[in-house]
Amino acid sequence: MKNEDEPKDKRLKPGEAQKLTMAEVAKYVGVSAMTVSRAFRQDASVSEETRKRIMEAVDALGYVLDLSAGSLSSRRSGFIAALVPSINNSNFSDTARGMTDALQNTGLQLLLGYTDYSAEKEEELIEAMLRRRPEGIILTGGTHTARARRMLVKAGIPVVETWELPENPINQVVGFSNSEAMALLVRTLASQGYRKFGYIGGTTARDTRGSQRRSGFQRTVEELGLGPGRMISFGVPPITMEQGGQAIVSLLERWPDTEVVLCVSDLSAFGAIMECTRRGMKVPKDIAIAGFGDYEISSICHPRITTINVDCYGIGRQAAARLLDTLHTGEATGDEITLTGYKVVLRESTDRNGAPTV
Amino acid sequence: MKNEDEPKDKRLKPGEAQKLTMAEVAKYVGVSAMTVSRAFRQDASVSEETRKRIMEAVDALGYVLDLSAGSLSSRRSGFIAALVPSINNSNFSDTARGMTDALQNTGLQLLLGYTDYSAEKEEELIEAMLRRRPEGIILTGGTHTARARRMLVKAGIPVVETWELPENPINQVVGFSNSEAMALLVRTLASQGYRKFGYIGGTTARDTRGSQRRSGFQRTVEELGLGPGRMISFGVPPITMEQGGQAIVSLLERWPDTEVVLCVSDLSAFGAIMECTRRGMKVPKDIAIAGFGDYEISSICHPRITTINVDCYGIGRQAAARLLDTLHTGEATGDEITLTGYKVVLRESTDRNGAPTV
DNA sequence: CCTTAAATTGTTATCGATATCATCTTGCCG
DNA sequence: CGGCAAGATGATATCGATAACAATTTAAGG
Repeated sequence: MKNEDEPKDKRLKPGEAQKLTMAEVAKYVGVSAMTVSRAFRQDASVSEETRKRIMEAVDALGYVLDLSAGSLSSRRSGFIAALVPSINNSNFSDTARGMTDALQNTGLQLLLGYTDYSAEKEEELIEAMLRRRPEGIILTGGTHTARARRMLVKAGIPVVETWELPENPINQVVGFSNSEAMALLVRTLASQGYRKFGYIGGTTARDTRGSQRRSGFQRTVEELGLGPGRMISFGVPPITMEQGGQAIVSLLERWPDTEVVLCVSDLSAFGAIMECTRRGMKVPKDIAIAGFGDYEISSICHPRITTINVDCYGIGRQAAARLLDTLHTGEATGDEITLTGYKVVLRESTDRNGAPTV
Repeated sequence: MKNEDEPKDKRLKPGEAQKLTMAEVAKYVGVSAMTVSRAFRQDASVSEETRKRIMEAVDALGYVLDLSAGSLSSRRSGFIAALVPSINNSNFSDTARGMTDALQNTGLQLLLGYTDYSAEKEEELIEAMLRRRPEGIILTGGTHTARARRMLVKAGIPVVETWELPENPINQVVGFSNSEAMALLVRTLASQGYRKFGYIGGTTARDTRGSQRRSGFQRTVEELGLGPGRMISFGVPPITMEQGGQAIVSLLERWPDTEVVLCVSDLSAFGAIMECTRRGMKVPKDIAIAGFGDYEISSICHPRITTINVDCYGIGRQAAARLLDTLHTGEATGDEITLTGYKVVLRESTDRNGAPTV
């Protein structure tokens, strides 16, 4: 049945292809396995000629390095774990791109996980990641389960929290104050003459950045003496485009004289604008609407959406850079907070003097 | 400087925390390491009482299983690799969600990689993944570099190609014909009376699904005797919303009497519609526009966009399911093709009798 | 009470690469 | 021409878990 000449490996499962090891490549070339191992790394000292011969053999045999064996021995897994709330959100994908770029040519790979905005799922993912022994871990936000925190601290690897400024950071932080950013947007719009402010966000505190934006809104509206903001909570975060549309309908039913509505994200703002348009209301003439995050859609749609631009890419890039620093200096740098920028982007959706939209 | 009482491990890097191993947990409980290992797995036979004691110790000590050691020994890495073109595309994120769901409770994790629509990047990623010895791999599309194909075949693990029907499949396929789907859309719109068809897509064949859609369009327009389609290529795939807007401008400059424009994806269709709206053209009265993919935005925006709905989630779910089958049956099932569904979704953006849009 | 099967636990070798130290060449210089 | 440093390569132990098999305990049945 099977080729009887092959050396029989007792632990080989039936039907499984014979796996190639470094030792076999070494034998083929006529060197030791150690030399093959060295040839795979740039820095190690192997004569150029030997390296070439080894690489030719690797090619000819189709050998692929086995990192799981290597990382056990070297005690370096060669990857960084990063957890983001959602796979399908251009803000977070920009952050992920920043991380990937920063890890370029460091020999470290990025391993992404998606928490779906849930601290429990985050805990599970943290454990799953730690089981593979990452050399560092980047998290979104500062809210974690107690067990997750314990595991992170115990792991003894650098931890970077991003996108917020946690009160009680685990280690390093790269982010900005979501509540301050939202406050800035409120103040900017108030300075344009808007007085009756509404707010649309999700129903729970699951999305901590969303909660922070909401409290920044509420606080600032009151500080400006504009009374309590008109708040509508709709849907479990992350609130969808469709929910943005439903939310603005109930908001306007309840407070028909609202002048401007801020939304927890551009996506809900877009949904709100489309729903208004569909119902024959003009944005911004009848109602002004702003978002948060400066997603691509906001500069494309009609009317274009006023929003807060966040340095998503920079967050990722700097988070990874801080992590690398810590790894290189032997985590002597200690804890620090890196602030990233944000800015108000005024566009048509809140432009009081703008040409009336179609 | 260091605690001199600690047993000195010669291979421990300075400053690194003392790592906990299974053996230490075992000693703490008073059993062998093997028993601890068994306690971590559901099926293994350990008395309930011992398992409980072990798990308490694990909790107390804060031990986290080391999979990199385990997978070396068991020759099972415990993960499936999946490569998708883009991190930030709801079609692919739905597919990824389908995979994740299908892998629930199988003990297998999904490891995602992003190829950025590039076969070279795909090759790099395939190698990076194979170095960690995945138990299976799921790819998007059927176009790979020669070296990538060699590595995949040689790896001896199940391979599933998705989202297309490659002419020369490596192993298993879960997908649909992009050209047939686009052809269906053309025929549907032609049956509604549209005659002068335009098409907007990217400039290169990098996005193979895009190319297939384009050829399906071209072929069908000619089959229907509607002359050659009016094709505009704009931007490197994946074509953005903004490029969709730019593309429709040049298309209408060149062929002002075009009646309906099909776009390679909903995103470019959305950009095109917004640009038309901004220029004072009514969609669909002045020009009808359709997309592909049925993204969330298409059912929200105004006017809502006619499109092809693809079973993205099902592609992921079935791809993972096929992979699991193959793993369980010992890859005896061999190669097969699983077709997934798609359907035309007619909406306002091509509705000839619809109320004129605002 | 004895026998045998089932359940539980332990022992040892091993997965495949790499750290570490030893060995062997070269080449250079006085 | 000897001595020594730098460069290249090899031998061996090891990373931390698990497979395979051995040993032990418990349960069941007559």
